[in-house]
Amino acid sequence: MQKTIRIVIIEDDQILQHAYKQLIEDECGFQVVSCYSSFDAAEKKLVTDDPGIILLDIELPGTNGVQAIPLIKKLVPKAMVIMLTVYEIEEQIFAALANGASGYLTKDVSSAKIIEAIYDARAGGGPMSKKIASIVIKSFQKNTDSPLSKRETEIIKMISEGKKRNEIADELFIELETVKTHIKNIYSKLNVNSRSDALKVVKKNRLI
Amino acid sequence: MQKTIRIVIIEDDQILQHAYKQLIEDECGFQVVSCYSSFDAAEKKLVTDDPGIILLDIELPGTNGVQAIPLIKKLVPKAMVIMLTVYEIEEQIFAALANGASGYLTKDVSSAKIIEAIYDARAGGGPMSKKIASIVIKSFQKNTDSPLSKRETEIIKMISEGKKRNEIADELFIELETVKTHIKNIYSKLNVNSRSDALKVVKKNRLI
DNA sequence: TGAAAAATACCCCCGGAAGGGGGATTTCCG
DNA sequence: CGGAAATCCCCCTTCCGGGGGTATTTTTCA
Repeated sequence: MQKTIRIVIIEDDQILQHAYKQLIEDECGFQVVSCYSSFDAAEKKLVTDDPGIILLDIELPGTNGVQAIPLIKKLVPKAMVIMLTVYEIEEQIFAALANGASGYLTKDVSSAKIIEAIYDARAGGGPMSKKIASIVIKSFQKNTDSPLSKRETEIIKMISEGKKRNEIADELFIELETVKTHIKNIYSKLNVNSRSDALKVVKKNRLI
Repeated sequence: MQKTIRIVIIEDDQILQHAYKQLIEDECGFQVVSCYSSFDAAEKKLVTDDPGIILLDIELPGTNGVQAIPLIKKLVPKAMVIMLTVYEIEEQIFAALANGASGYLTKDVSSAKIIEAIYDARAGGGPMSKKIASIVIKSFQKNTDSPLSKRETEIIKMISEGKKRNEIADELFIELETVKTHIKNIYSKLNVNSRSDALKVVKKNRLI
């Protein structure tokens, strides 16, 4: 026999909140234990609600969804948090995932997808709507036309790891002087004259 | 009228290759223009094949799938590459995505999912199987029990950006001496005595 | 409320890392 | 063939990085 999945909804739009509740409760094995209009309202009751899944809106009055995630995780560590939002803002997506969200859905998804996402999250998956998935994948893509040579890329990567010139020389089995030359060339190609500025350019343009 | 999607399959398992070809050609609007058993075999013909989508196995004789991606992108830049593999090896996933793969499927997915993934990729989405999505999402999660305080985390993050102690002091509006103290405490908590070692620990444990 | 943790600031010392100026050679590829 | 990449060497100056202390204030939380 399967255990009932306890679900909490935190969503300030009353109409959406009811719509979610309705569609979830139509699914057998799902139980909406509580609905809240803000995290601040949910805070004290979450522990007794003991949810397995939390549907969390990002645009909330008071503590916003992204800030709420770590607080939720403290209160109910085993609950999986699925973000629900109208916006596809990169920083928000990455901040939410970094804070511990298990999934990320845009509000235009179908009812079926929401149900599926809950099952997914329970199974340890990472439910995402398509647009989110494409944004996430794009965040991994490196720039293909870098001004830096292969060796230079290798070296700036090591610099990004905080390595000193002589550490780099040792690891690459080349002379310190060669490393110095490469770094000079990197700085010249990137039009900078310090490690931090070089890393700024390199990260901004996804060169590593 | 919709344009036919030209598809190339690079897969060394003959049985799978034929299976994919079959299921794709059953879908109206899809055309498998060529099948190859290795990238090296495909290389010279890819340009005339002019594919919109490439299904690419990772375990290939000769040039492997991950290495092949950038070469493919040079030959046919607008082609979307979807990886197909039995393994879920983190490094491989991230390397493939960094190299420009548009999607990543494990071979246990259903026929319908493969068809869907092709449509997705065409639409600019990022098709992933569930396990891959969960791995990708986990890669964003930060460690929640860090020994470092908030300020220390802030500072080690700036160190990871290549910033010098006095640059950090300026940005945080605190004295250089305070930054030095924080760094000393960071090193002591992480049991290291250099920037590079600190960054190694911090990245390994996802503290930033 | 009261102790612990975090954040702030200051002193001393030393080695060598970082960045910039030159110049030079070999290797490889289109 | 010419150019880019990769390698190595010399000079120079500045000031950064790491380690040894101590101390005050603010915040946090039990």
